[in-house]
Amino acid sequence: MNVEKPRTRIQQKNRERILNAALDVFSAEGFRGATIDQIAIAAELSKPNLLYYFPSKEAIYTEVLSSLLTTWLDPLQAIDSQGDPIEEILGYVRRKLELSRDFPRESRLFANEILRGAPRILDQIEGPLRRMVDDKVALFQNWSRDGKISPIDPFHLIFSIWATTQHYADFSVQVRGILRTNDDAHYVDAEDFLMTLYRATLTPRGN
Amino acid sequence: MNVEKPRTRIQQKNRERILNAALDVFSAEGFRGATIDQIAIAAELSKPNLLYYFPSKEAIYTEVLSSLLTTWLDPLQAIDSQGDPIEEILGYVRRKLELSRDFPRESRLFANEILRGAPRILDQIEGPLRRMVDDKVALFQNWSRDGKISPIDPFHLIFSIWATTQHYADFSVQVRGILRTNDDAHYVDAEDFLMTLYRATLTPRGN
DNA sequence: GTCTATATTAAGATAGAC
DNA sequence: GTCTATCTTAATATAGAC
Repeated sequence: MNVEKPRTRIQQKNRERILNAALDVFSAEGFRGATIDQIAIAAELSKPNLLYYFPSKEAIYTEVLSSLLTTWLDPLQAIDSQGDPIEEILGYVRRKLELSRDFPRESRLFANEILRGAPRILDQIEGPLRRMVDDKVALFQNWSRDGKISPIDPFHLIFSIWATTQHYADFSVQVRGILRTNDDAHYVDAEDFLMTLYRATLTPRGN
Repeated sequence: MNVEKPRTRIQQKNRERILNAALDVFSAEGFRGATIDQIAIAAELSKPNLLYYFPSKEAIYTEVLSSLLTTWLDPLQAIDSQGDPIEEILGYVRRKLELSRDFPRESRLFANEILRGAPRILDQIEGPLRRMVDDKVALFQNWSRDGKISPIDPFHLIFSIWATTQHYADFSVQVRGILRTNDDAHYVDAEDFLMTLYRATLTPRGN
């Protein structure tokens, strides 16, 4: 898999322009809201020229979406069963928050797809994603059993990490509206808060 | 405000049917994805008949959206400055989670609107919502200062509560796919988890 | 108030010249 | 590979009879 067909330099460049433009438009408007016209304008190509590279709007969308999925799952995979439990989980939170800050378009595209019922990626969710979550859940349960982290529900821990980190990208308009900000400075406070939140929860009490 | 125009019983009934059908369709498809046809079918009315009650698709959407906003903000307002700080905040989390379970369509409609940049409710966010958040932030800061809750960032605390609770409605497909469930039984575990999470974080240490 | 029929526009996609 | 022109469909909205 992932075998790239040989392409001329101009083909490569145009495909990249299109996919980048498509990410802009799809993440801002959703699949139905986006138009080929908008994408073509953003990619600085004519509409028929764009359709020379991709057979349909759907094809562009699927390509953007699938190219995004691996990046999206990588951080979870990176949790190391040999590392310090609390630092591993906090590191995961930190990486997810960085993704939220540096790739907000990807986050919103993904959010939009899930919100619509995940018609194109339900297989990925019930396949690879679920397997990886199950794997980490088992790890967290071992850590709990050994008293390395407190005994919390590992599924809901993961859901809460996804929710709290992606919130800053997906609900960006609301966050910025309330904080009266246009830049990314608040991500520093967000990180501090989330580190405190999860450290307080994961650190075993008593003993 | 909220002055209802006098209407016949049949008008009342049909308006309600339309608004309920519209909530179904808009929350599942988004504004652009939804069609008047779908709404008309769901409301069991003909398309022209539906347009006899509302002048346009946009008008239906705005009505649904604005009727939702008050309900959405009420729980925050309900936090009582005279109550026990930790129990007040945990109660807020619980009420938000109940909203997520009992009104997932409303949550998804709201999420969709924010995701699109909140074109129709930015005023509400930067007006009433921001004022109420500022108010509760001040309250949380007082509670922190008096040692009633630990010294965390109150803005990010509120964001995290919104994120973790609404996640179960907005990302429902993903949550259910991973938990292999079709019902709402997991909300019990979610509540347990969130109570533990926020109690651990809010309870002042040391002293 | 409700219907059938239809006008109008927007958007996805294709034909065919260059 | 890129363009202009155009086909086709779907969707919003309206006209006008009943």
